[in-house]
Order: sequence, then structure tokens, then C-alpha cells
Amino acid sequence: MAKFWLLKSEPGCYSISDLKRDKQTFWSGIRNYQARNYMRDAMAVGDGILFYHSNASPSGIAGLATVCKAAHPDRTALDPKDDHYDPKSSEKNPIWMMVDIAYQSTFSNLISLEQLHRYPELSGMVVLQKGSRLSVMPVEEAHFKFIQTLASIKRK
DNA sequence: GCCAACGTTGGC
DNA sequence: GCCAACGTTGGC
Repeated sequence: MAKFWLLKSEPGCYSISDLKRDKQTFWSGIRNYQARNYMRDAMAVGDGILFYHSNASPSGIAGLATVCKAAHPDRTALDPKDDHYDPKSSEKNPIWMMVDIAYQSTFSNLISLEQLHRYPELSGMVVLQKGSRLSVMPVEEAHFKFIQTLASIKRK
């Protein structure tokens, strides 16, 4: 049974349009153990992803993606010239992992954080909890489905 | 740009 | 192993 996730990205850094253009990408640069553990231990090919724009105006869920390759070492941690270089990581002990994701769709209207907060059905979502700073987090199936429905009925 | 919340680091 | 200092995230 597929699982569901939410991945955060600053659109100025990498947006849903970038993913659409690239068709797929590797989710490199995650340097938080809990986020890494989700990717390494729990994410599987075929899992659904809510693509979230953070630090944006407004922030919110921009579209859907899917996991297309399970966790493998994040090589940016091994490159001293890379912004995400981590001297604690090595070929033998890579520490940091990443998954590959594939583009699925862009919502015709972004579902803003403010809007997400309005639905009591979604109040349990990790991303809506105060001070939630995780960049990779699990999503309940019911929440995922609810958001899919919201995206399909929303019109401006 | 501010600042609250959180994670990490390092001295002890 | 405690905890203060520091860095980062991310909404606003």
C-alpha cells in the first residue's frame, strides 16, 4: 500500500514548475535526521507526494509528485564544493540519503496554508502544527485524498 | 527583516 | 549527559 508524504521546497530554489520542466529530480540536500529517516526507511516507489512551496507568497501546496526511486546516497554531501557538503559523510558511510521524485501535476490554484487551516478535516496534518520545520513529513491518506479533491474542485 | 520554534554543537 | 549558545527554518 502506497504511503503519502509532503515535501517542502522554496520555490525560489526549486519550484513545481522546475519539476515539471525536469520531469523528475533527486531530492538532495536534506540535512535533518528525521527527514532523512523518512526517506531512507519509509518512502517507497509509487508513494504520493504533496509538493509544498515554503517561504513563498503565499506558501502552500502547489502540486503532486510521486516517488520514482527509493533512497540512495546523497552525493552532494561528499562534494567539498557543494553548498550541502558535510565532512562527516564519506563514501563508506554516506550518512545522508535522498529519493528521486517524478512530476505529476500542478494545481490550477495553489492551496495556501491559510486555506489549509480552514478545514477541520485537515487539522491533524503535520505541516499545520505550530513550529513544524520538517522538510519531509508523512501525510495521512485521508488528508492526501481530501487535498486532491480540494484541488480538483477549486476554481477562481 | 523580525522572531519564535526547533535542531545541533560543544564545553563542562 | 546537561544545557547554553548558536544556527536554521519558515510564517508573517
